[in-house]
Amino acid sequence: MRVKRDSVREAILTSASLHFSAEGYLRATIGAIARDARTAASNVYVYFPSKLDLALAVFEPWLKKEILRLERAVRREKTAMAKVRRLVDGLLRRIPEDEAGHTTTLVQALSTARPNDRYNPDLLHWTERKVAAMLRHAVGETLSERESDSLARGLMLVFDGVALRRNLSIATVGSDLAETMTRLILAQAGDASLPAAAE
Amino acid sequence: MRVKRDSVREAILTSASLHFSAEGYLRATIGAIARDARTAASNVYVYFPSKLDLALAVFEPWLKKEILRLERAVRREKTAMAKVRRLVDGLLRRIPEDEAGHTTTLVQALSTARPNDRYNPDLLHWTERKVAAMLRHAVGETLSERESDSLARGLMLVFDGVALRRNLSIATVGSDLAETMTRLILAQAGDASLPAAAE
DNA sequence: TTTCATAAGCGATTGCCGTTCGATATTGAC
DNA sequence: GTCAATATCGAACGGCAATCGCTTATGAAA
Repeated sequence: MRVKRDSVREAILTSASLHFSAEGYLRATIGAIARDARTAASNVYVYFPSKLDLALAVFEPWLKKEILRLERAVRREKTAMAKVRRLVDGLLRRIPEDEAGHTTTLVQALSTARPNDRYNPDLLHWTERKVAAMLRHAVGETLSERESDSLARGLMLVFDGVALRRNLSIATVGSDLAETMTRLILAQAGDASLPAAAE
Repeated sequence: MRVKRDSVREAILTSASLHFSAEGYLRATIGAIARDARTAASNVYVYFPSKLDLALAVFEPWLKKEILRLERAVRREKTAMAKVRRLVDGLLRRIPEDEAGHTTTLVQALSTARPNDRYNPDLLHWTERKVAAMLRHAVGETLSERESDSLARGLMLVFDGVALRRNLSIATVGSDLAETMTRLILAQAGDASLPAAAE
């Protein structure tokens, strides 16, 4: 019997990634994605059950790569404050503002999803755990496990908010926001070495 | 000459509000909204230039009413902690979780908006100013104007994140989140009377 | 009261796009 | 070499926002 060729699947993913990051989930069309993958629109559905599944197949590896890259960057910083600042800056400014990234894809895809699409939150939880671990690595023992989990969940919610705003071309004044969040986290961690904020 | 009748406009807004809150922006159709408003789909466009404009015309008065109601509730609380807790609880749990509310409308409508739709951020800024004022009212002088503005912006981003999650039927564990945020804000305000979090 | 320009109202149509269908061509297994 | 499974593809479907042209109601001017 005939068999699915990986090369076709790869071509579709590559084309989809380009279209989604350039045009967003909604304006990108299956027709255009298929054309650039040198196949027919209907054939895309042999490899992916729906446009939403295709988008998630593009988004997931992208986000994981970005988070792992961020993890390495945080580890390279020396002080607790520098680590936290790098974490927040990556999560709330660098990753969402990446022109070739997929935060817009995510927001558009998920907000058009219907309840029966049953988006599974594994990726979200994986990311939250990673962020919580980075927080603990950064500030050490002064942060309880439960506190770091709460902070990580809060940070991910802010990330979602930033992503949504970005979709509206509403600037979030990224570096200022990152600075505020860094101070909040360090204050929560009870870090007394925090310099007085230069207001 | 013939004149637009306010009653028709009102009927369309009422019908749209019901459909949007029950089905969300995307699944609600102009046809169904028009039918329940006893008019033709094409006639809706005499009163509102697009589906997005209609949604914003529904959303804006709803949000303003909710924020003003929240402001009164915060004012009624006695202590700084109670005020902050009430503010955060309203913003991150009660308003987004309101079944008859429009947070889902907002997220879906805005994430499908295109750049040329030029969403104007007046409503967002009005809300941020209100939240900042509530924060200053709650904790008093210990919070500089710039700090309260930053915190308000952060809170609104979390609100957007919560709204996005709600659209995915991902529970945000609202009360737990609200408690975390309350502690963060009070810690930032340098409130030493904050009881040790029961971890 | 009559006339008339204007705009509300509406059924039909358009255009777009995700998805499905039916037919055909290709490939791996026996 | 034969056959069955299935990748591939053009055509068609269905849903929906938005537009078009025509009809009709209405307020103002005469």
